[in-house]
Amino acid sequence: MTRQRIAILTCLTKHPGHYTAAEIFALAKDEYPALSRATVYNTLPILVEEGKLSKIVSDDATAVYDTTVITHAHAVCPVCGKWEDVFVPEVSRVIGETFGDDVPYTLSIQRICKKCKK
Amino acid sequence: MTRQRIAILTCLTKHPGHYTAAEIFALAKDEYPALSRATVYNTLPILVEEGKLSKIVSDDATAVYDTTVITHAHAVCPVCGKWEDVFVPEVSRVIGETFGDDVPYTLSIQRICKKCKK
DNA sequence: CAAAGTTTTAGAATTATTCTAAAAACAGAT
DNA sequence: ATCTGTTTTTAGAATAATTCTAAAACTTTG
Repeated sequence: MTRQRIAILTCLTKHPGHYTAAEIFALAKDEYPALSRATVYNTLPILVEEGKLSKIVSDDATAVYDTTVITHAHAVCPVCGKWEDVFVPEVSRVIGETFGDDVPYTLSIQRICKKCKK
Repeated sequence: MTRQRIAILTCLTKHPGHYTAAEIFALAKDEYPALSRATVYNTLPILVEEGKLSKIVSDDATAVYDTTVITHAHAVCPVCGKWEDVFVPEVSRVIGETFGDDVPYTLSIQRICKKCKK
């Protein structure tokens, strides 16, 4: 465990949510200003491997990291791009029954968020 | 309708499947050798808009175009990256009931393909 | 605290995609 | 078929996200 990795984990614990690598770099720099971009890119896949983050990919093909690691679905706003976690046991159940339990899947629905609806 | 667009559509009709922009460029060049890369990148979103292709995004964040346009799920092989179409009415039904009919969604499961299983 | 291994770093390199502005092709009216 | 205005294509430059590189800085172990 290095200072850099601790900085990345700390800032994500402080601000749970959905972030691109660039956003995590910006957040973590507040914790550890000398941090290099390459370290963020090196570290993120390691944290995913360790089960401390999950990686999701948006419809416009940018990678986003999610501090919620248990399997769940997402609602993505087609207007502002905001991600929201969505938990629908019924969907998990059907996917489990159809493909086998513990088969990893990603599900995202497109839904305009509250803010953009106004 | 230009010769270039016809070339792109023709090669995709001849070889239905799942392709990156680079792969479509290579295929379409056989139909129309003077084709430019930029034309492929211009044309693909238009074909998606027209409902002639659908766009999906892999877990490693590369865009892939699918000649099957009706809403369906995908099985992606984590070993070789191959895409397969998967139709599971039960899943569509639950998603429809939960989020409303006609809400667009993308669902992909990770499953090792037949070839890689051996 | 010294050796061995791992991680970090800045910057260069790579890759996929978008942008640019000029040339070519197209469609509709003559 | 020809003119005219609009759309599309093109090559190459520009951009953005990510990966690579090899040296320096850490960590860990003995």
